[in-house]
Amino acid sequence: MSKIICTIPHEAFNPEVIIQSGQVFRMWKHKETYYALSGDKSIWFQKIDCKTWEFHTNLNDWINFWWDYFDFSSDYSGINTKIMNCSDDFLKKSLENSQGMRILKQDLWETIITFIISQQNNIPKIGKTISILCSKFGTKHEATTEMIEYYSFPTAEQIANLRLSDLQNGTMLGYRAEYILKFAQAVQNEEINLNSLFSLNYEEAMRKLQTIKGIGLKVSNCICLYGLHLMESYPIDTWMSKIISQDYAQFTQEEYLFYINSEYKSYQGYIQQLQFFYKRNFK
DNA sequence: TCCCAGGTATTTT
DNA sequence: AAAATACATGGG
Repeated sequence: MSKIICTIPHEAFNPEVIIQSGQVFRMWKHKETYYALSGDKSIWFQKIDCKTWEFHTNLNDWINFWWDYFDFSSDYSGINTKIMNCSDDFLKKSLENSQGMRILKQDLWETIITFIISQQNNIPKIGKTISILCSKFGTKHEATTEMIEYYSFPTAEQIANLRLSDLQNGTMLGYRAEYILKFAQAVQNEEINLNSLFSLNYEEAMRKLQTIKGIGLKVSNCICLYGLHLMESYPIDTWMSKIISQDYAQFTQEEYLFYINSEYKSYQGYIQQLQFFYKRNFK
């Protein structure tokens, strides 16, 4: 366990916004402390003053995982300036209300399972379902003086060796249990190599992910964005559809996508996150 | 009781 | 090829 002190401009990192943005389901705030879990890793952190944060985690994990998880190598100020100077009022308002948004790079396996669960589901129930999965099938990490008790996300092996009924009963997974079991078995049998996905570009990754049963256009976009950090992903769910029809009524969906893809090339995923957060929390 | 949810697979036109 | 429908489950 190490304490890592970081200087971060207040407008560049706001975990409360990130937590409420629908991209992550294992980050939360309790009193003045934030916690995040991803795969089998854990971290807690606090804001010390307006630009100072203290992160508490294993130093090796910090260097090899959490730094990228928080996308701290990226500077969002350039794209933010572009948005503030654009003539798209909905997008500007989105940014004004989501200062400190970042696109996380989460554990890939966990991201895939998480967004298979997300289909035809609501956000509170997605979080509950994941929490149940972790406590039923994950590995328990006892509380220490430095970290609270937590459960790791169940590995592919931990899920692949379950009966379908065990995975379905009392988990709220519903019909998605079958997708998850099949996928876990494919990973365990090495029919699918998750690490190989990191070498693919957006189109290749989308194609590959959609060969998995239970993963279609929207879920594969979420996996590309939150697990592979392919920022040109632009997941369109019910909320984003609402935005396009209500707040960009002058465009057809095709025209709208052309506008986003040309004007905000390689930042589409970030744009989507700002819009999604604003629509869900303010409008 | 019916309706919906960060959709997808399958069946039917 | 496009359009309807089934799918589990809990919450409003």
